Amino acid sequence: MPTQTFFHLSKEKQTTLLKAAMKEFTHQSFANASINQIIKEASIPRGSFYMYFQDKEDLYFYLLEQSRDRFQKQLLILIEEEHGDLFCTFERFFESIIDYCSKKNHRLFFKQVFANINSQAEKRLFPTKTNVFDPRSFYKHFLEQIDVSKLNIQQEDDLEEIVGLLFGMTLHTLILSFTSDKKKEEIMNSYHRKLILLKYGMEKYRKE
Amino acid sequence: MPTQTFFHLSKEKQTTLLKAAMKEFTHQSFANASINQIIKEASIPRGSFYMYFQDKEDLYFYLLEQSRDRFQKQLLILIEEEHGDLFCTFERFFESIIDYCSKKNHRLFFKQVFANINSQAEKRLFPTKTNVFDPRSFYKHFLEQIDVSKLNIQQEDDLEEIVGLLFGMTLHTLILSFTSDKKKEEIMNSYHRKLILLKYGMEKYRKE
DNA sequence: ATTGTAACATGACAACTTGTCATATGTCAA
DNA sequence: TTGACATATGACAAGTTGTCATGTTACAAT
Repeated sequence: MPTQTFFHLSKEKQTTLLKAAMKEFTHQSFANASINQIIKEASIPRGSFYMYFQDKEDLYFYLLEQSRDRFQKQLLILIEEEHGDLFCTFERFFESIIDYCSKKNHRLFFKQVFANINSQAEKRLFPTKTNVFDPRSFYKHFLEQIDVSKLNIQQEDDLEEIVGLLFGMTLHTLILSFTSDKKKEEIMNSYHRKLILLKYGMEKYRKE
Repeated sequence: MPTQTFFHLSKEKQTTLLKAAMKEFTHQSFANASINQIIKEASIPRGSFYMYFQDKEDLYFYLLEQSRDRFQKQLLILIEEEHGDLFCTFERFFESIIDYCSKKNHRLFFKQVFANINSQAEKRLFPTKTNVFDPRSFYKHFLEQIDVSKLNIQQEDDLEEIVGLLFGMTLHTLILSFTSDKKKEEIMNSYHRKLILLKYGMEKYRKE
């Protein structure tokens, strides 16, 4: 997280820095991104940068967490609108992510993000059971909204396994989509089929 | 891939370098690992390193690909032994990965690998449809061994979706396991339950 | 108004990186 | 013996990062 000092800055200065960071992370992978470049673009001295952020990672994760907050809010809205139906919720959730990440000023940034995402960054972008970076305990709240009656739950924490699988599959599909420049239609179709497979099972047994 | 020059080296020199690399990648994340450290440990001059490998990534991926080859061979053996049963195959496959990666001289290395794996590294470790790094076309061969008759296949390439989901879920479980230091028993149990969910579906419908 | 204290700003600096390249040294065939 | 080629090597340029001593504010207390 940024320091208090960063938040004491004028909103203008804050966004200048964040925009410079976005620009760098859009054109370079996280590993290749350079703090030098960011501070040059934002016209702030080197020492100041380290007054605001611990390091490059701190800044990067802060950017990711802003998207995560958005995704979390969206997810809570959708699960309510769908009256707890997990699959409808995820189908709409996925589309809203695709739309958000495909916005003109976001697309290349997220392409970089997804191309290089690791399990650390994943936690900043998607909430999971073991996510310490979730102050408002979104995850717990989300679980409570799920209509469990329709789900194949046999053990205590099968619900968490189910949700974990859905998040994992969702992220994996996102990564594949953004690294291979497919059309939205094609991506949505692939996601839908995966959801069907998860919902009804991979073993042949019944028709939809 | 290493250059021809590397393979012209004596086996002894080769392993000295690879062992030094393993050591460094065991104690540092990929990002923090230093070529300086590796060449110092292996006692080779800086210029020589660049005769053998393009860069740090080239060396790292070469190490990963050696494990991938092992995993691929194992998978082909298992699918044959299980007569094409995808779920039994994956259950045994997962256990064999866990055992291999948990070996005394591997464990910390793989812990680093899984903690920092991204979609690029994933492709070097696990074969997928879009994997260019698979000379012997393992993937195609594997697909042919699968007993499709038991699977819930509705569309042309549902099989690839299924296999993709299984690989994705397997890797995700590995990452979680190795980053949280759980016991093998606990890990296997969690994997088993996920497999059941994938097999029979997440929606309530029938008993096992 | 003056002083003191804490917060913030700044750029020079040390201590690392990495990849290249000119030069040296092998090796083997003609 | 002479090329021609593959390989070895370490000095080097160009970059990176995080720190820190020294300024400069701002603002409360006397």
